[in-house]
Amino acid sequence: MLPSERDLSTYLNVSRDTVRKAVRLLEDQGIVYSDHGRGTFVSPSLVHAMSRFLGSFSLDAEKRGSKAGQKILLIEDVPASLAIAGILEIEPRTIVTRLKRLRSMDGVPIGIQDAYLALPAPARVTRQEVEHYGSLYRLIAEKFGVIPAEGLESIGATSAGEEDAALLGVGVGTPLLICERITLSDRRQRIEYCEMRYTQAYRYNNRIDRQMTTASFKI
Amino acid sequence: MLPSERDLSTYLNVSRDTVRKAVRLLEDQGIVYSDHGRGTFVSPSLVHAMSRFLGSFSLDAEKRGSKAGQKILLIEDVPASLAIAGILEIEPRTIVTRLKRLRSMDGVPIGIQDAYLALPAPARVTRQEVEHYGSLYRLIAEKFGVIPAEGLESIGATSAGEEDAALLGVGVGTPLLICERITLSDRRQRIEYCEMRYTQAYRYNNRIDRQMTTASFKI
DNA sequence: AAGTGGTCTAGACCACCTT
DNA sequence: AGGTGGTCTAGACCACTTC
Repeated sequence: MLPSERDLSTYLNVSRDTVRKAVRLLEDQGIVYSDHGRGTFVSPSLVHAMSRFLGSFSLDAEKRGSKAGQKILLIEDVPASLAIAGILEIEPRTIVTRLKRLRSMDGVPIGIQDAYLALPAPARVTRQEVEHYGSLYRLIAEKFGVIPAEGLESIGATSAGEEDAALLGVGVGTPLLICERITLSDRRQRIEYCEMRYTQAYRYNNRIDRQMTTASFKI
Repeated sequence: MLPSERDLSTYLNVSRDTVRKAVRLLEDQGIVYSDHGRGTFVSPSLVHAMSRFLGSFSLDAEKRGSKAGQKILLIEDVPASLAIAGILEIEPRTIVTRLKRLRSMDGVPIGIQDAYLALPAPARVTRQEVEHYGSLYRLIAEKFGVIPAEGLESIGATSAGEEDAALLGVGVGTPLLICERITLSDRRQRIEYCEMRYTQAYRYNNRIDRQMTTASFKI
């Protein structure tokens, strides 16, 4: 159990409300939880381990204790198709950057990421930059100040086509985890559409909470 | 754009801090977002639509505009195996309820849910109750006061075995989405382990945010 | 300069839990 | 009864954005 909010506020010479805000941040990350009338306690470690946030493949790998790798299969500026333009809410034929990568963990091929980037012109990423930064999100954050803020994902199962199978070293028709993601920047611009296909060796870990508002007290 | 926090606080005769807390609740649900110095705005509707919370299959179906169905394949009280006992953090051979269901949307078989329930003794659920309530979570909340609060999920791809294939009406070896979940109650007890396998017709929609603490300003 | 959200304060009272 | 978290207040100042 943590010291009470009143105690912490005394020790730290801040107001109780400030302590509460800090505790809420820890709670959001699954590090602690508070029980009305009882106190605030450290969460079971599994809860924090399962927390998932919008971050890079590399950061996720690090959290699992693995080393992330990437091989750029393709990087090119292309005019957006109708489908891509619709998803990214841009005019068709606007130039977008397509970045297709083979991702690995500890040297084992684990998935294919096929991304379409719609950065505010004239921002462009190059092969050298992507290779240098390792993380696409870190690159566009540091170079262009575009901060990925939210990801909208659709997750399901699919089967490996010929190209996927060859790249991932599995048989054609093997089950894959497919995740499509639209990434929003902190300015709520749609900056990326990414389609990812992972082998059965890869798992998404996810923590979901109950919706807390009274209006949604439906189960 | 919403009225400013100061305006709302005047109109509603509450303090600005109270308004802010309400806005944070809406923001958590992806209904609005706030930009420092600019204002608070209604989110793109896709953001709210992709919000995912711990809820029942039936509620999720409702959100998609579909009707959820269930067929109970098996319900029985069994002593927990070592594996199940380990996951649920109970003594091996403690009696748990196994509940295996075929779930459908709009009459189409969509997935198999295989759950192991460890409710505080002597709580037990029966076939009649599960059929009557439709939702397992609602049943245990209303009947026993056990509130599902958090779900820890591991999501990946797998292939259909013979039994799955027959129940779901797909071929053996067809890709399925597999989701394992440990459900924690509001008292942080592990109350359920559930393994779910869904056809390619089913997708998880998920919204993930960026981790906001300064310490994790890594991308 | 004016308006916005972000942070912080010092205090009050309520609701819940444990003893 | 006493301790805990949950909610609310009225005000202050800071940081950011737009005009």
